[in-house]
Amino acid sequence: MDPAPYASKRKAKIIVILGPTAAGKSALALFLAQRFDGEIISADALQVYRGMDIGTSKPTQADREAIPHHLIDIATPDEPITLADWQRRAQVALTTIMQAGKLPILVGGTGLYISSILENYKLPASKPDASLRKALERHATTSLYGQLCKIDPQTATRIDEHNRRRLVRALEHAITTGSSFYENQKQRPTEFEFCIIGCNLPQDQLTERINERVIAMVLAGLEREVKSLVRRYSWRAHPLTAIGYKEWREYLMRRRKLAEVIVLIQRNTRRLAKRQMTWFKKLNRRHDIAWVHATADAIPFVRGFLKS
RNA sequence: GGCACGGUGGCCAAGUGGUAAGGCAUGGGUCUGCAAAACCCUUAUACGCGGGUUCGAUUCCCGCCCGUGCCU
Repeated sequence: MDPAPYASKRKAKIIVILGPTAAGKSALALFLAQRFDGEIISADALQVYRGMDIGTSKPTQADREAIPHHLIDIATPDEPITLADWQRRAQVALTTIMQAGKLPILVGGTGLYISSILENYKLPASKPDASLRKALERHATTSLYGQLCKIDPQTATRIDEHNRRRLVRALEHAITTGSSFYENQKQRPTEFEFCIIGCNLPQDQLTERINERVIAMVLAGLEREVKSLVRRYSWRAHPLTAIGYKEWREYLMRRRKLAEVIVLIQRNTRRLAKRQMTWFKKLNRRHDIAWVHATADAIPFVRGFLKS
């Protein structure tokens, strides 16, 4: 077999670009892809959905024609993509790209998704069970926690006991498999070598970019996009709870003004950026992340990584 | 100019004669099949200024300044 240039000898090499929203990840990825003959995999929980373009700052058609982008537009908003789906497809995309002799560049702001590749999560075997979840969700939070203490005490000691969603998932696993949820969370040694680039800006600059970007989205027709998604899928479609979408709900019922929508999206986006950074800081405790402000700063890291 | 109401931490806003709730914003954190989701924790030389009454005033009284509304 003819080894692809980046897949030869040792572990296969992957570039990872992470960072808060609006910091400039996509542009950096595009630049590096062009420079180092790469292809891009989007690690973004919402860019996977068709029709959610403006609100997710999806790469433009032109960019996508210039450089192949994977895991964008792979589903409609009424067929949710889960972590497991995404991880599976990302792994396929990675090998496809490497077999083509290209450099995979994983880019995104969804920390969980990135971690699932970086740390090679082996997800617990239990699949989501809609009817079980529905039944569990009828219980009070304390009761859910009580149940978990009984059937899976090990997980109960570590879980956030107020977080119903996590409680339901843990119970779902314990009930359907009879084994401990926590015990089934596995990380395996990864078969890849990563060059992790953190893309961020000083906080005041990031805030400014977020604010500007939200206004640009509105000018680009975000309201129209939201309306057409709602018409097609209704507000029940879970992806529409995303920032940039959910804020329009009250507006469309005439209970919120446009100016309020904008301020809300800006604020929620700011918070998102903070939470994203929390995740990345945690990741940074276990991995080296080269933090850069400017595109050019990333080049030496990548070059050194590819040579080593 | 007159009358009325108001001036409490970055913003909004309770409240009491014995130094002050809460919300928002901010900051930190959690996270293995909904993750742009769902959660947890959290800072603070805050009572417009000056005087008076009082053991003690943010709270009562007087004056001033500022804001808002109404009137002339």
